[in-house]
Amino acid sequence: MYMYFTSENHMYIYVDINENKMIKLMHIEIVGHEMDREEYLRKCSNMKCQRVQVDESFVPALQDEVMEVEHLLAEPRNVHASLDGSLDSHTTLNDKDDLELEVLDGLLDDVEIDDLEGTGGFAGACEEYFLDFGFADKFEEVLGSGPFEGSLLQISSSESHSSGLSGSSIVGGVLESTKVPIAKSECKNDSLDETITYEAHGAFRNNPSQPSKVNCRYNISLDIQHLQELDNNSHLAAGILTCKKGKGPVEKGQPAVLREKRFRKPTQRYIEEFSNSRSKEKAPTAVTKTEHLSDSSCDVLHIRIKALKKSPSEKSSNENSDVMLPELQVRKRRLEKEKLEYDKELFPSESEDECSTSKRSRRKDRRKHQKMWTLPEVLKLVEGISEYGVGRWTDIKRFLFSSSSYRTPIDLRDKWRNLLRASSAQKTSREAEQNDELALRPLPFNVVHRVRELAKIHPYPRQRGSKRLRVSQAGSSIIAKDSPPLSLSKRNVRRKFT
DNA sequence: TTTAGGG
DNA sequence: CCCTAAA
Repeated sequence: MYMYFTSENHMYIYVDINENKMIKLMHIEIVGHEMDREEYLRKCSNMKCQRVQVDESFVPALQDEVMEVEHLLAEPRNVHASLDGSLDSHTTLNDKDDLELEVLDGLLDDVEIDDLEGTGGFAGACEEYFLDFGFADKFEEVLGSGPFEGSLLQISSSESHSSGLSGSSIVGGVLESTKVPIAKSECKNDSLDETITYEAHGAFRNNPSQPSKVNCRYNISLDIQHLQELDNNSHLAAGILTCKKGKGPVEKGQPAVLREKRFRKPTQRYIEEFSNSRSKEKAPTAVTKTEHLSDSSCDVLHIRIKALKKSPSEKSSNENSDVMLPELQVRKRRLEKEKLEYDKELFPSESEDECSTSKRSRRKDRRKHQKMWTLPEVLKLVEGISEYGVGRWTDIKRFLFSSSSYRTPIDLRDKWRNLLRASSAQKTSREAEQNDELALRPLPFNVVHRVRELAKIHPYPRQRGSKRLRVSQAGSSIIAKDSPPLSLSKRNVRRKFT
């Protein structure tokens, strides 16, 4: 069961492990979208504390903002770390989670927030509210280290009590908790007797006296990346929380360990796949999540909270939602688009002249599962090539495939490339294989023939350079249907002839 | 921004 | 189909 909590600029997501313990999953401070503050507060007023079922959709205070976060929290077990340093010892990271973590990384990677100016007002309330839950005592120590310049990350920290730092002690100062080793695991179900060590690096500045700026947007970005990058980035204020699975308690931070695994940014493809799968299957049930929570096998988990300053000059007027998590927004749109295209594909009409999808939309929402080329499409492509020539992919796309939202010019080119290969392959092996090929993929011979001819007229760029001479000398006489030299040349070219 | 090339 | 370098 999860708890969604928000107040003013802060949004907290907690999960309660048992009756009297809660773990903070995430804390997001929303600073200054340029929404009218009154309105914003009013919106939040009703959302003081909400308890939601896991398998239910969160009820966000601000739809634009929180809804986006919901996606990230669809698998909250990945993010058992709160930005203010509270730790979750029940982190579970199996392989799948690991991947998802990467995705999360990608999703959050660019969520950069501007100045982190404190609205310390909530901090007190937060402490007061959650003090009894006992998650704070997970911190055994909070050590300070060199301050990060420009770090304005404000943490409303409830852990300060356990760490011996009173809330007031960090007010107006800079608090860096560099290492927070935690050797104990509260997971009762941990049959593996593994100990989880947490490590938190971070620089916090708590300055409630400063008024929050309206130009700022969000104070938090999660970034799961290499620890070392943290050092290289001077202007990021970061809290790094590392959860490592190990045999024994680790007394203090081991940088080497942190480098064991590097969370690279997920590829675009993976993001899309992730989003797709997410859309298909809704959030797991509460039971599932609980199980995961109780499982404490966790890999290396880096959560870096970086706060990057942005120039307030950026217009954020009416794009509050877009600001929040751009990737998610994009993903939303993409999903919608894909759905449309999906419907479209149910009717394999090659003359898909329908809604002239806007160019901007068609670009991003490419389908991960490749859409098979239909014969008419191939014909159209061949037609276009014969018309505009090889290489004018955009033109072909514009004039012949304008209605196909998929099929980017690159796709056309790729298809042509494949056609060339196919045609040459068919030609070399002749009839015998041709039949087989026909069985495999019905590429009529006449099409092959056309491709072949086109290949002669409009040679593929690569080929002309190296092998053209060869072709001309050998096959110049015959430009008829069978021109092995041509195909040979092509294939040679494709063989990376250098 | 588009294309070529490689994966 | 994806990604990237080069134009």
